[in-house]
Amino acid sequence: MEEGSAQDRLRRFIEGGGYGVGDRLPPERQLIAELGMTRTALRKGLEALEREGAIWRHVGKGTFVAGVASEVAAMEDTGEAQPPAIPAPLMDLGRQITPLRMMRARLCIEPAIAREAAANASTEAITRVRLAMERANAATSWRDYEAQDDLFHRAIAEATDNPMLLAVFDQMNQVRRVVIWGNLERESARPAHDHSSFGEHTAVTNAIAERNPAAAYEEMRMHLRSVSRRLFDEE
Amino acid sequence: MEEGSAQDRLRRFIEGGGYGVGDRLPPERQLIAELGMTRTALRKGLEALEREGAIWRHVGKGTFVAGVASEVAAMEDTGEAQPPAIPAPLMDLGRQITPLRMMRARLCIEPAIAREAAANASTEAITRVRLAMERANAATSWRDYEAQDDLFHRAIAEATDNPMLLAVFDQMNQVRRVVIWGNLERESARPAHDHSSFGEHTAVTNAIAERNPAAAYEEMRMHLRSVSRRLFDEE
DNA sequence: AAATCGGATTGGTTGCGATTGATCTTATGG
DNA sequence: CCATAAGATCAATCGCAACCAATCCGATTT
Repeated sequence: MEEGSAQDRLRRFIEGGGYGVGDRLPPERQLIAELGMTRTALRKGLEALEREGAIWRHVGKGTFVAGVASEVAAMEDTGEAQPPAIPAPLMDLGRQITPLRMMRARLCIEPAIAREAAANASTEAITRVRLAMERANAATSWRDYEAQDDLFHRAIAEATDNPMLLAVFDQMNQVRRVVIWGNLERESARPAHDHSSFGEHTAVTNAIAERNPAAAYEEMRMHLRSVSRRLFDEE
Repeated sequence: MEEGSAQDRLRRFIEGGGYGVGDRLPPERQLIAELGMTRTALRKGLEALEREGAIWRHVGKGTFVAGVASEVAAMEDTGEAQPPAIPAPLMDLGRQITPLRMMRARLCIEPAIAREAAANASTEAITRVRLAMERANAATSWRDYEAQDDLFHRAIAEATDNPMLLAVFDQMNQVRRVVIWGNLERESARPAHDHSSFGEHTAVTNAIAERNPAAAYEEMRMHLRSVSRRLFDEE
């Protein structure tokens, strides 16, 4: 029979088998038959190949031949196995930015926007903010809440009466949608958003309505920190 | 046969299928036949597209490609939320924004960025900030100073180690170049920028180098207020 | 003409079984 | 005693199908 280490035989099998980047290899239980080796030996070889970045494996999906290193990282993040191929300009940003960085950016910008809103909001703008808040609080599904929450924050950006700040907010928001939220969230298991957001939204809205910039800043910061806590630590 | 992830194939189908904003896509059960993919895979792609705001779906209605026009209609019909508008062309923004609003926006954002920079700057980043500061201080002509000052502020945005914040800064900076500066303007041969900026730049840089976020915030705010005062005479 | 009802359509959700990599247990041999 | 082989088991994923809920459309009724 053929000779060489398990790793070598595997490598020959892959390179000589016409497998290209992204292709899926036969499952382990089939490979041990084709290569005539034991499963432990096979897996030892696979582990070696995985360490050097030649392949990529995942439970329930299979074993895939990997491409460049960066590609591999991207795959691991998204759980998807494909090249980027996103046309839009901001999309690239979305792939570069980690959820944590996104959150830091929001914590950096949005409280300042809330303060500016409190300083400059017209009474109509305040009404719109309050309306958006009520819609967010009235949301039934998680998806709906997410969307309404977006609109609430945007209403605040509008209330600054400053198109530049609104544009900044929109840019950030658009990138946020593309950010790969990795493992966090999306389990859709209704965190029952315990209405801690409810109170926070009201606090922010009231601070703006009372034209209290410092309070608006602080309440928005609290709200975002609470969101951040829900996303990251806490389990 | 076609390749790529479900999301990519879907995107190609929409963009290459002559679907315009607001158009309705075929129902899922038909799409899986046309695209030859599983419903699970299809829905996975649809979810991704929805999250980045490319489409919009609703039970009993169907799946629609998103856009500004359909947004309003959808909003009126269902009262539900939809992806907010795509960032407006920067040129138009430049015409809408008054110099005063631009300045307020800078005062709103840049101190926060400076604070974030102080908290996150690597030693290399600090070096680059210091270098940019020295170049700005060494500028001889007003034009040169303006350009170097831009780079100084951008170096700070870079020092945040957050691509999102850098993108926000760039966007704002881009608009700033287009803003009509009306009367208050540059030709005024800026009398040797009295070196008040010199001290301010140094103060900001030092605060960042000392990793003192609060000081960085305050110094940057002072600097911008000083710039503002010079522009508008009086605040 | 307006209101109401029922079926058809459509996105959303759930449960089951199969596949597959990961891990544990047991047996074998040196 | 240790390493390996062999098998069982676990956990993640996927495909499939049925079912649910919102919507739409047309017929029927009033």
